[in-house]
Amino acid sequence: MGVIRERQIRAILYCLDNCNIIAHTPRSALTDRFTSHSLWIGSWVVSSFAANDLCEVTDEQSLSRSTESRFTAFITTLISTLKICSKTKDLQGGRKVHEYILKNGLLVPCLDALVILYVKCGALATARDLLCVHKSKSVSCWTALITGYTQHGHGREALYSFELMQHEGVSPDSLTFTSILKACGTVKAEVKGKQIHDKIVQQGLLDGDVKIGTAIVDMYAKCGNLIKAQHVLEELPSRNIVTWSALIAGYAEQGQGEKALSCFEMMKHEGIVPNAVTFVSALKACGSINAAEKGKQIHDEITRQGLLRNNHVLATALIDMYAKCGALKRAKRVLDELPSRNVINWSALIAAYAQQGQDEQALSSFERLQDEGLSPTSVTFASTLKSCGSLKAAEKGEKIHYEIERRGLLHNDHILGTAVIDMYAKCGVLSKAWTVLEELPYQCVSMWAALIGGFVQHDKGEQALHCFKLMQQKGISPNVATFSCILNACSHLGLVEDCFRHYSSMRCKHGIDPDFEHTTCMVDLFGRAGHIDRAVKLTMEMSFSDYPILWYALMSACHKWSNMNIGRWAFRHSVQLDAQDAGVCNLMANMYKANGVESYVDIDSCTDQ
DNA sequence: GTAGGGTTAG
Repeated sequence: MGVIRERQIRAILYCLDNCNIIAHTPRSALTDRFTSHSLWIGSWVVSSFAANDLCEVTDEQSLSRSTESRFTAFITTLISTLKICSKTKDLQGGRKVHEYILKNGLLVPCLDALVILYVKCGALATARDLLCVHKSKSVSCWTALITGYTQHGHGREALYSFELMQHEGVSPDSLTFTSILKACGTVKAEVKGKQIHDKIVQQGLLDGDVKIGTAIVDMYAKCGNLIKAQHVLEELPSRNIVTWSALIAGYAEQGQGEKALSCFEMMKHEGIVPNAVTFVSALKACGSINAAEKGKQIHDEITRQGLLRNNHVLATALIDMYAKCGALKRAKRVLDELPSRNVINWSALIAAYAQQGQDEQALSSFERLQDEGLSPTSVTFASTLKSCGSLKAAEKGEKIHYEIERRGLLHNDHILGTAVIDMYAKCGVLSKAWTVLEELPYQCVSMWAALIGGFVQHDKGEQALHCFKLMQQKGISPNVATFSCILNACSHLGLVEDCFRHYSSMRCKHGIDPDFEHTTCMVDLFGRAGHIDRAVKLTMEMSFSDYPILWYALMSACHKWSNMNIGRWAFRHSVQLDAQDAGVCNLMANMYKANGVESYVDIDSCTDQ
């Protein structure tokens, strides 16, 4: 600690007695009077010393034994002050204490507490600079930094800090590994995760540490490698409900509902009783595979355990499960019966109404949540706008748009921006849709897709094509959705060659494989234009032969152009897919009739040919 | 300083 001036020591001791009173008072007693008590302590310490620095100090003395021990106690108090600042996320107060620490050369003993303070307050760059400049060897501080980066959604920074830490000669321990695995999961860095997994195994850290094993399972699950995740889980020396939940959540997230539910059963078979977290993932699995009955069973289990009383996450998962299974009345009932509702519960229901075309219900729910004193979020707005678009309720949509603007929500939210543009576009207020797009500080391909789609929907194909050009001039590459719109636009305008040019450019220029919808659009246009041979060629090339609509498009063309041979051929393919399809049979019958063919070939004889 | 969970646009 070195030699400290006696006057300063005396001041420190004076502070110490006072600070201790505050620092050791139970938090509950502090909250009312000192909402910002850490700041108060910080500024008090600083001002006391500022006053003291004005005093002229003439003599310097070595510290006596008792003074030294009291000094140590003071450092402890400073650290306590920093801890209070950390807990209350009082960055301003913490900075003042930091200033004081620097001014008095007390950094070394306080370094760890300072780093933690900056991590907790989200000032991660400052924390990292402190660690680097002072070449900290504290593995716990480095781990705290890595955790901080991960929690704030900066997985890459977490990985970088992990490298920096090792560069400083600090070896990671179990806690660091657990933390960095989480970072790998968030950025899907499976290769890095695998390296860490190997190191953990080499160091024998898996034995007796369920948390680190769970973190490995979760890492693979979040990276989408469920086979590996399940394999690791099966080989772990010990596992618990959290390990299983990580795996089930992974399967549910990937839309592998069956697998998720079979793991859910395997877990129960091991004698582990599911908890709220497991139920959330199991419900998500049910929603993804339309398993309403299984979902209902889980719902009953949840009710038996009384878990819905105080768990909004679980309630949302339940509402969403019923919604995804199309059981909107049940979803609504779950929401209505909750002891308390939050905005996410409501948003899940509104999203379901909007997606399933129950737009009036979506709008009335939007009103109801506000009547309950809740405030819509970007997610709520996005779904509500979708319903406004479907109802062509431009006035209502505009009101919501203004509210979004008022709250400044459009600046960094692509999804919400797209929803606003799409609402105006669907309502036919295309100039407004375009203005919104132009005024946004960033533009993305889905916003353009919404605008272009609007032009197509309102029979303004020329303008759609113009937008398509403009978008690419701005350096934005079209995607699958954009091409659907553009091909449709060309189709409506009867621009056969343009349409085929765009269709061909998908693969060769943009690396996008045309899907069945694009191909159907092209086949339909070729067919209507009388290019039956090109339509057939495309149908054969694209191996979409199991899509009835494609054959229907081809048959319609044959009907129009009285091409009985190809028509019969298409009909055979079509009935092989669905022998009961009345539309196809009628079309074929009409074709025969129109061409004066007396003997209508029935389905059975067709399939036999 | 350490492990698992919710709603959105095109």
